[in-house]
Order: sequence, then structure tokens, then C-alpha cells
Amino acid sequence: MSKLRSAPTLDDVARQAGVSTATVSRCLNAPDRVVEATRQRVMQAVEALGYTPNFAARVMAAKRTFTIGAIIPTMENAIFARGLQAFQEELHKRGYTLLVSSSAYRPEVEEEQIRTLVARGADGLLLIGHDRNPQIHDYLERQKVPAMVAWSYIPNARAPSIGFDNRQAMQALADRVIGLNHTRIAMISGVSEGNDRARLRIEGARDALRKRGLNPDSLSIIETSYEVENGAEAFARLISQSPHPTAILCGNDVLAAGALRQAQSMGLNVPEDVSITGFDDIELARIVSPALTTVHVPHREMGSKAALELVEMVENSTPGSTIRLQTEIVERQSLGPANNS
Amino acid sequence: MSKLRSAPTLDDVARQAGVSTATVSRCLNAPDRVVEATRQRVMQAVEALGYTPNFAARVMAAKRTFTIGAIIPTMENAIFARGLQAFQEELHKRGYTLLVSSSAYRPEVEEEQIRTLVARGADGLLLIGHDRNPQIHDYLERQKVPAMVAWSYIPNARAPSIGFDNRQAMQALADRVIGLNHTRIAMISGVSEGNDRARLRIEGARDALRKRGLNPDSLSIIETSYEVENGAEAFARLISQSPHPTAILCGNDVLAAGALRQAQSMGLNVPEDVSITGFDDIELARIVSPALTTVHVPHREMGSKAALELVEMVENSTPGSTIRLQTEIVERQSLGPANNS
DNA sequence: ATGAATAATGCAAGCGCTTACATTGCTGGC
DNA sequence: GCCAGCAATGTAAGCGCTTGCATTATTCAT
Repeated sequence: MSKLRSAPTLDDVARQAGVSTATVSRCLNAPDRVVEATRQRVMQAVEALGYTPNFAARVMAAKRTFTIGAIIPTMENAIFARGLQAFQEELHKRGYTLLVSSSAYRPEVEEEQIRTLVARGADGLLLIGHDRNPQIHDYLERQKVPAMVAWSYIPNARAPSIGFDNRQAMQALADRVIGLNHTRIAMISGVSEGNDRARLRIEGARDALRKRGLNPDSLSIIETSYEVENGAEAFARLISQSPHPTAILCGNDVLAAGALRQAQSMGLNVPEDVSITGFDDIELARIVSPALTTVHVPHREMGSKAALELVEMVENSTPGSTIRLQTEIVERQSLGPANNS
Repeated sequence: MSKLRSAPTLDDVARQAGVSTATVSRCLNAPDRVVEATRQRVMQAVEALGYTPNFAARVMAAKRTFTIGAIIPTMENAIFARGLQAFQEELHKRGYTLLVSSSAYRPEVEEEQIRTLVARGADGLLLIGHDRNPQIHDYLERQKVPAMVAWSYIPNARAPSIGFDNRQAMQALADRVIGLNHTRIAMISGVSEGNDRARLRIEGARDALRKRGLNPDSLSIIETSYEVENGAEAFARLISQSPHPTAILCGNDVLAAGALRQAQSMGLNVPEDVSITGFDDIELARIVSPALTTVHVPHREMGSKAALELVEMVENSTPGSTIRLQTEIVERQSLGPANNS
């Protein structure tokens, strides 16, 4: 309460500098529309008073926030960190501020966060993946807040997206695995419901089996949430099958790290006894040993291009274009030829 | 522009429901001050129009945002993730929204973010560590925005803090190391300038040497930023000394993971040839092998208590108290007895 | 039934800023 | 020296919401 009584306002600055509030406002937002001498006087007053413009007031008057919101499924691991970092750097260059929140992979939380961000006046939104209640896009449209989807490339989806073809990427990896004579293959996937990336990666793996003449239904899949513990546990379950799989495809590097740890604690050698692959190529993939063979995703490129595209959508009311990025398989040590004994 | 023309306002809802804007406002903010029948009518109108309150307007009128800001040094690794998660969960329970931004360990960026968050009306701020330009606290005081420091416990500092005694914690760990007959000890620290945690951990290590009758200056220290690569590189440099250190204390688990990787790639066995310790006990510590002996920090507890404390400060204008949390050493496999050959 | 007390609702004044439009002050061509 | 024309500045109307106070409806003891 006394908070606002004490913080100096535009009015205070104007009075102190002996000009009108309009002039002060212009000094701050369009310095060239004000003559040098005046500006100096104003700036002095600003300094002297330690004035900081009130954001809410500015937003109300100008109807622009120069804020972009992003809602990511999790901050607990590094999956989205690097891309988001690039996203925010690019945004910053363009004069925008990024607000991030995480939904913990819960659709209803995501929805709430979207509404919160919109109510806060986000000029645009970055969302991860396409799976969500279509009503949300109606809402966004009504509110005229453009949204861009990242980490998933799906042409002609409801929202423009930038990402890679999850299905094709996993297919390529699985194909490589099969090429090493693996036939008993299993998969530890993220929860596919509400997660198009997870679902498409599963499909990709099946595609590869099919293409190579194996039965796609022979792929045993455990779906679990993306945590190291869960990867470990799933691994233990899969490996107890007999005959056990010789290769385990993991939905991401975190799950793979868990699987790897479990393998080691069970005294299994990777890749001699069992191969394990990851996905994403986050730092973790190079930290564990053996280092993970995984799919490299161009996180930074995705982040910065998403920013460019989204700013474009915001500033020129364009519909936004859908961009496909390439992934590539990074061979390290966790994948080897099958030991079909 | 048309954005606001199209989005329904309180006025629209009021008209549609045949009541005044005040009533609508009350329905939303103090439902019990309005009679059931009216509220239903209003809520129907809200639904029908798909009304979302305008945050900026609300803030202007109410002078409260129910928003807390947090500025952390980095989102690129998991150091702050778990604590922040708990912080935000607790905040959410109390009806607050968390805004997070990262300063990339750069003081000037942190300062800018603080101003941004304050301008956006954050009711309170969570900051990491005590090292910063004291002017910032003057500013915060003038703006009447309470701030709480986490990850560092320093009584009688400018701001109340919740954390652990970094110095004592590292001292205890180093003491344990020395107890295993290590005498040639080195340290890979984070950059200590502007980072009280890093500095105090170094001091703690020296304390331990001193206490055990070793020369604290014999501790060779490499300061580097908290990235895996840097840990690896620093390790390589330290180990090339002759005689090389038998134990390397790392400023955090990330550096330790890098050191470990480097050791392995140089064909050294940990802990037989060289011991490595971490700090923080993030998930990574259990993923690498050998798993890291490290200092466990009660991240979640720190986060949720910080939230409680900060909300208290915001709502009752209390000065906030400084809280000390305990850490404990987690023994895993990366630390062993010295091989003083 | 009746009036006092109380609950429900309405009225209207801002919150701090931007910006369209109005006003004032200068410039220079004649 | 005068005035058209433009640059610099000022005036004031909102932006959408909350809330203190005023007004009206309801309740209940008598």
C-alpha cells in the first residue's frame, strides 16, 4: 500500500524536471521526439528519483508487454534447458522478455499456465508439442495471442511448429540398431498420452521393425515418466524377460541414463550384454559411461529460430510457418552389435 | 490493438449479467460477499463470454500481483531445479505465481532481471547467494519489495537467508577426505568472485587442512565456471602435477562429473588412483559411475521453507528470519583411502 | 406490521501510463 | 518583419479493474 505511495511515478519525474508527463514518457520510449536539453533534464530527474516505470500501467496504456511466455513440461532435467536458453537470448536481442513456467507434464496445469500467461499479457506463447485440448487454440485465437509449437514438427497442425520429425528420427536410430543384428528389441518410452513426441518415437521404432521385416508388435514397450529412477526400474523389468532383449531404445537420455545405471548395478556390460540408446543428446549423454549413442537434436537452433518466428508472428500478425530441423544419430559407446547367443 | 477490442472486459460481463462491474469483481475475488443467485448469473456470463480478467488492470487497481520472482544463476543444470520446484509448489498452494529468470552467473544481468521483476510488480523476490552490489538492496528497500536469499546461510547479512553453511559443509567433507590419509588435495571450484557459496566452500576446505595440521596454502585450486567440460579440463591440469593430488574436491557435482569423465578417459581409476568428491547431491551424482561421494543439500526443504518465509514477509511486512539447514555427507564410491605411493 | 440492523449491490474515483490531438515556439523564405 | 509550416511540448482521455462509501434490499426482534 505505502509501496506505491513511496515509489516515484511519471508525475513525480515530470514535476521534478518541470515538464509534462507526456514529455517524460517520450523521453523514455521515443527519445528522438524530444529535444536534447529537455531529455537531459528529464533523465536527471529519473536518476535522482530512482524512477522505474510501472509495468502494469504501461501495459494498460500501450497494450503491448514485449513479453513472450513459454511453458515447458519440466525444468527438472536439461532436456529443454539449452533450447530455451537460445530462445531467450534471441528474444532478448529483439527486446522481449521471456516468462517461463513448467507444467510437470500435466495437461491441466499447462492449460492453467497458458491462461495465466495470457492474462499477464504475453504477446506470444511457446508451447511444447502438439497434443493438447483443441479448445486451448480456440481460446488463444480469440485472445489473439499467437502461439508456436516447438520440439515437434507436424505440418498442417493447428499451430505452426518448429522441430524435427520424431518418428523419422527414432526410425533411423532403430534401423541402425537392427542393422547391428538386434532382433529382440525393447523400448522404454515416456508416457505417450498427451505427448506426441513420445508417441511418434514409438511409432518410429515400429516403422523400423516393419521395414526390416520384423514384427512391430514384438517391440515390448514400457511407458513411464521421464525420470532416472523410472528408467532404471523399467530396465530391470525388461531385462528379466527371457530371452531378454539385446537392445533397449529409450525415449530420452534421462531414461537411458537410468537404464544404464541399472544395467551396471546388475553387473551387465553395456554394450556387450545389452545395448542402450538415448534420445536428445543432452550433456548427460556424454557424462555417463559408456557414453550414450543417441539422437542429436539441434536444441539451440530450434530455440533461436522459434524466437525469430514467434516475434515475426507477434509483430506482423503473420500466421507463422512450420519449420523442419534435422536430427542426426551420434554414435558413442552404448550401442554395439547384438550378442545373439 | 483489436486484441483488446475483442477480448471481453468486466464491463461486458456486467452488462450481460445485468449487474454492476463491482458485483462481477466481487464474484471473482470474494464470492461470499455476493448472493448465490447473482453469482450464478455472473458466472454464466463469464462462461458465455469466455472472460479472462486482465492482469495488468487488476494489478493497477489492487496493487498486488500475487507474483513472486526468482532469479537463479542458471537453468542449464539441475542444481537449482529441485529446490525451485518445491519453492513454486509451496507458492502455488498459497495462491502465488512464480516467475523465474536466469542470470547466467552474471551480476549485471541479475541486476537487470531484478529491476524487470520489480517493475512487473513482483510482490517478493528470491535471490541466490549474498554477493551482490549493495545498492540493489537499497533499491529493493525503496521499492518495498522484500527479498529472501537462498542457498547460503549468513546471519546478519543484508537480507534474510535460508540455506546451509557452505563453509562448514565443505570443511566437514574435506575433513573426511583427510581422514582417509589424503594429504595432496586439490580443488576445482566455481568462480568465487561474486559467488559466496564458491568462496565459502574454498574457505571450508582450507579450514579442514588447517585443523588437521596441513598447510592450507598447499591446496591447489582451479576456479572455473560450472560446466562439465570445465571440470574435465581442470582435472586434466591438476592431475598433470607431480606428484599429483590423490583427492580432488569439486565445487559441485557438475564439475565432479566432468572430472570423473576425464579421469576415465585418461585411464585412471576412481577412487583407487584418485578420489573425487562433489557437492549438492543432484541426481547426476548417482548417475555417474562410480557414484559421487558428495554433500547432500536439502533442496526441497530449502525451497518450500523459502516460500513460506517469503510469503510471510510479503503479507505481514515482517523482516524475515534467517534459517539454517543441515547438510550431510553422502558416501558413495568416488572417495576412497589415499594411495600415497 | 415496523424500524433497526445487516447484507447485497451500485457508484465512481482512481491506479500510472501512453498517445491523439491541441497548443506553443521556432525556423526561414519572402 | 511576417507568417506558413514544422518541431517540441502540453492536455487530457482513456486502458480494465478494485474498493471505499452510498444506496437499496432483506431480515428479525418487537
